[in-house]
Amino acid sequence: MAQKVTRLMKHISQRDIARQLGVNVSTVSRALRGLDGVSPELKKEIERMAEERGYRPNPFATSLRFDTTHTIGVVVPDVAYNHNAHIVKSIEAEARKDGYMCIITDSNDNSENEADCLELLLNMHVEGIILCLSQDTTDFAHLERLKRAKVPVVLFDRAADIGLSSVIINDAASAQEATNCLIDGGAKRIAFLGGPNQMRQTVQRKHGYLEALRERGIPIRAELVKCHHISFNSGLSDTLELLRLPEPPDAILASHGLLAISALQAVTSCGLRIPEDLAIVGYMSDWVSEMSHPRVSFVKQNLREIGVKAFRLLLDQMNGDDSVQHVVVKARLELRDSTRKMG
Amino acid sequence: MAQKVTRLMKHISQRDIARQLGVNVSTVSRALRGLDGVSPELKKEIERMAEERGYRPNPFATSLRFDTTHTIGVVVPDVAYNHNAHIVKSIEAEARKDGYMCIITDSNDNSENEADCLELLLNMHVEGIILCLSQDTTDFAHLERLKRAKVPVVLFDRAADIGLSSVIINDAASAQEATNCLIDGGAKRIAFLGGPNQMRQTVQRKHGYLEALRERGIPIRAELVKCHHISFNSGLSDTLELLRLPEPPDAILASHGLLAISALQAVTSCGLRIPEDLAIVGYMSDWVSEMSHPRVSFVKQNLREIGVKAFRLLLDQMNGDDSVQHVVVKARLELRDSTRKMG
DNA sequence: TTGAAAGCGTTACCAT
DNA sequence: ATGGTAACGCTTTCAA
Repeated sequence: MAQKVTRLMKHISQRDIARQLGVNVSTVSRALRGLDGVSPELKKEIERMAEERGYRPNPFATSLRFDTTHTIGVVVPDVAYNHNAHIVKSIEAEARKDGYMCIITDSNDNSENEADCLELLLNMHVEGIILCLSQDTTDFAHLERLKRAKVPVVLFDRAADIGLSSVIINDAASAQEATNCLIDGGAKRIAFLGGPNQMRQTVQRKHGYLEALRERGIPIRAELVKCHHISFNSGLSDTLELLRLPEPPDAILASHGLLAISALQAVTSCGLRIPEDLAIVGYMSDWVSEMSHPRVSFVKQNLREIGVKAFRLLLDQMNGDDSVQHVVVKARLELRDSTRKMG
Repeated sequence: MAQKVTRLMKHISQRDIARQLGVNVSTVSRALRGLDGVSPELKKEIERMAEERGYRPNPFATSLRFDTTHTIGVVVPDVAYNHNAHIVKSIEAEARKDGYMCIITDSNDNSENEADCLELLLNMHVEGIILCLSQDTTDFAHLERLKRAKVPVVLFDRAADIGLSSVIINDAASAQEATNCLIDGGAKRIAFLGGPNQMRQTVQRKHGYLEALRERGIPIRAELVKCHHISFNSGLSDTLELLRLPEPPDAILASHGLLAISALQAVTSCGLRIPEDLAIVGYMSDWVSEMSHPRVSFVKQNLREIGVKAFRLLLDQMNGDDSVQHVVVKARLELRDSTRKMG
């Protein structure tokens, strides 16, 4: 069998050019980088030949030489989830401006995979890592290791108190604002859908929710708080359970897009009118809210800015800044059709 | 100013281990790869030290040695678009199984950026490239260059007749099936929303649409065919124009998810009932259809399979197979609530 | 202006 | 069983 007969066109090197022109590699190297010490004519000739033979500097040789890779790693729970896709896109664009390539990896929102992704990225000798924790991460050993190895790391969206820089939104305040809005709309029994309780993000958002209830003198009902796995099915069953309560909620705050969408569907399937019978506010992206019916009032996050800030923070660290910084990108409530007006 | 004072922990090399143990590098190399020619005790010691000091083989050294990078490049019009995000995710998962990393780049659906992306990837010495053409690509010079340089390439979704392997869906047949469904529902004036006419994908889908009309003896009306830029706004204005016609359409086939969503919105905003006054079928992903209201009947594409097949095809080429192959992943109509029933 | 050589981390080959 | 060394592509330093 013909195996690897048709070898791909071999990459051409400076040495090849040098040989063919009967000069030294170092001369070629200088010429190609526009350093002086090369006669104009020779320079022209070298450049012409490089162009002609399609010479491209081998980035691996330079990486080896300088122990630098111009590469960063990104770990997200699910690249196909709209929210993450936008952040990844913005990280990439920002990184490109500074000559960095991104290796995107997907943890499938699972802690073990997350550790694998990090392993992979370290093996690639990436210069830094931007990561969004998976929802079931409770053991941070893999991140502690990064910290010890002084690998620059920036967390986004889902942070944790482990001394790593982060970019998050104002979780508590935005949840409080959202809850207040529901109260203003006349809601008396507001349910909260969240992720696992180990997630700081969930805790923060729930905190904002509880604060609003407390301030406005609305009794807190444990049975209205559902913090489980973040998934469509989980949101669906949690919401159905809520609706089956003797005293069902008249509003829902969903702290994740998936939960908001599944709640919307569950409520609709029960024949309840939104927002008349039940109001909803969710954390989701503009686009998804726009698509939903009725359009869900949502906490609007500046995804582009989250990505940009995360990369900037990482870049600082890669340049030797070892301070731990926490950036908060303010998110604000956007009213659509799933909430009742004041009064 | 303290600049790069805190250097990142230097990567440790085989040589470091060798020095510290007073042995030769080649011995360390053998030990670490489990080759024989190393005494069990020494091997243990070397492994222990490697573990302890966090040794990781430098992939750039091996790349340099073997002129291989274990890296492929992917170019998509928009990573944040649900459809693409899923394909990218599946390419990545498949590539990972074979030890390949992916460099994802985003052309912003623009031909010039597309060329830049390719340039970038070639500079990285990727071993192969999977690409979805941007909608305005009419000049294929950048792809011809790849072909000449014998860089393995696989196109997906949007292909072109330029002798490159591809993975696409059965565009014409699926459009014909969709159109037939609309006709079965009683539609007499079916509009077609497509991308630019240079796109083979648009041409194919339009062909299927026209074939259905012809076969069923429905007159073809030029004013009902709108093939412009693919974007939300363009879909919106095209649809509004259609609705303002003296004889507006009673059905729309949208050949792209964005166009389908914008059409849905335009139609709804005009107070028309779907599907009673106007039926819609669109090319979109399950998830988006599920979210839409009413849920849009759609052409269901197996995104995972598209990604997997694309990578498999690329792998073949990277292994020396230089045959040009065209894979068709069958898509089928899924009925939801935006179409009328038979009769 | 140009050339020669060392070095980055790894592996393969030959020698001991 | 172990050591020595050349080679991969590139840059840098020193010498001519």
